[in-house]
Amino acid sequence: MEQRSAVNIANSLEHMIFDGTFADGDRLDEVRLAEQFGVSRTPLREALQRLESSGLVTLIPRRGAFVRQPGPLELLEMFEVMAELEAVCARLAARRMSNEALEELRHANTRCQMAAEAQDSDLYYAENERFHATIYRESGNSFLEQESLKLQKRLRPFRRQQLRFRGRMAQSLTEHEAIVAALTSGDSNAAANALRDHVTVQGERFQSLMAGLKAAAS
Amino acid sequence: MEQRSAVNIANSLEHMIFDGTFADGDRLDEVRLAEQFGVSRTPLREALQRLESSGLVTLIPRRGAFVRQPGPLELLEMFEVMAELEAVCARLAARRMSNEALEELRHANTRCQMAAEAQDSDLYYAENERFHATIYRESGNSFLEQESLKLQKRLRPFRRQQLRFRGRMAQSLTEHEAIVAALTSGDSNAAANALRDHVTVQGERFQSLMAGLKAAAS
DNA sequence: GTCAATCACTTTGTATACAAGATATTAGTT
DNA sequence: AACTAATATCTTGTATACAAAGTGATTGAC
Repeated sequence: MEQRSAVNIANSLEHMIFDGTFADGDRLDEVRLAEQFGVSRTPLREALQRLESSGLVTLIPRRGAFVRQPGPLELLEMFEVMAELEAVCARLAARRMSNEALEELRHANTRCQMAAEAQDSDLYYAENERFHATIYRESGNSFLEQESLKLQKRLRPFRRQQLRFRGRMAQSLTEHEAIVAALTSGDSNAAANALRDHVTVQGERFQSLMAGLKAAAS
Repeated sequence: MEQRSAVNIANSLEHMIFDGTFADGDRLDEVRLAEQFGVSRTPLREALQRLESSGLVTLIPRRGAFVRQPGPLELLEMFEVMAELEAVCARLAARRMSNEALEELRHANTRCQMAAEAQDSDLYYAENERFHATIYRESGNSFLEQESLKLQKRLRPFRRQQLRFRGRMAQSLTEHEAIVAALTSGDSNAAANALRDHVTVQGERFQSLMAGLKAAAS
C-alpha cells in the first residue's frame, strides 16, 4: 500500500470502500490511515473531503469520517435513476447515432456474446459496461455521458453479483439485441423503453436478493 | 468576509464563482484567499478539493486551482439533462403523488402567479424553484430528488436571467398549469412531456441569448 | 452500589514550517 | 538584438506542531 499524493489516496480509499474493506458506519481513522499510506494527515484529510462530496463518506465535525454505504432503499432508488438515465441516453442516441457507432455497438455485443458462451461472467461484465458506455457516448451529450458513467461506477459493486444468477447472461444478451434493433430502426421510444427495462430488471433482481438476505438474517 | 471552517469556505467560494466574482479560467490563489478569509492555507485547500469534485474548479497538480465555468455547449447539455431529469421526476410523481402534495403544488403555483402579477422576477424565481422542488420530492425517489436539486442549483445563475425576457413569466405560468393538470389526472407521459418542454424552452432561450452575444461580439 | 462530575487521554481542526517543482528574470553568448 | 541557460522567486504539496473539542475512565458522593 505504497501510494503518494492526495488524489491517489482518494481513489484508493474509494476502491477500498467499494470492495468492502470498510463496512457501513466504519470510522476512518486519520492517523491510522495516514501511516498505512505512508503520508501525513494533511493529504489524507484532503482525500476525505473529496470522498465526502462524492457521497461515499459522511464528515461529522469534530467526530470524524464515517463510510456511508447506500442501504437497500437508496440502492433501489439509484437503480431507478440509472434506468431512467440510460433510457434518456437511448432516446437521444436513437436519433443521433451514426452508422459507424451502430457497428461498434454490435461489435461490443458480439464480445458480450463470446463472453457469455465462455461462461466468463467477469469478462461479460466488462464488455457489458463497454456496450452501455457506447450508448452513453452516442447520446451526443458529454455531460449526460459523464453523469451516467459516474452512476455506473457507483453501482458497479452491486451490479456485478447479479450476473452469477443462472441464465442472467443469456437473458441480458437477448435484451441487448432488442436495444440494438430499436437503435438501428431509430425508434427512440422503443430504445428508451428497452434500455429502461433492461436496467430495471437488475434493480428487481437486486431487490429479491436483498429480500432473501433479509429473510435469511432473521 | 469573516468566515471560518473549511466547509463554510467552500460554500462561500461556490457563491463567489456563481455570482461572477471569478471569471472562467481565473486562478484561485491560495495565500491570497486564505488571508481574505482570515484562515491558513490548510482549510482553504480542503475547500478547493471539495470544489473540484463538484466540478466548479479544475485542480492542476503543482499549478493551482482554476475556476471552470461551463461554456455554451456544456450549458446546453446541462439544460438538456435537467429537462430529462425533471421529466423523469414528473413521470414518477404522476403515479405516486398524494392529494395533499398536489394541493401544495397548486399553492406553490399560486405564489408564482402572485409574483408574476407583481412583476417581481426575483420572487417569481424563488417560488418557481419551490414549485419544481416539490415535483422532485414527489417523485418518491430521494436520490433523484437530490440529483435534481444539485443540477438546479448549478444552473441557477444561468436560469435566472431568462425571466427578464418580456412575457416569459406569463408563459411559464401557463406551462405550470399544464403540468399541474397532467399530474392531477395522473397521466405520467403527459406530465413528463409537459415538464420536459417547460425546461427545454429555457435551454432554447439560453441558446438564442448566447447566439445573440456571439453575433454582437464578432 | 450506582450515578455524577472531574480529569486524563484521544482525536479533530488549524497554523506554521519546510521541501520540491514551476515560473520569471537576468545574464551571457551567438 | 535575440535566444538560451542559469538562478532567484514564488507557489504548491506535505509534514509537524499546537489548540480545542470530545470521549472515556476514575473517583467521590449519595
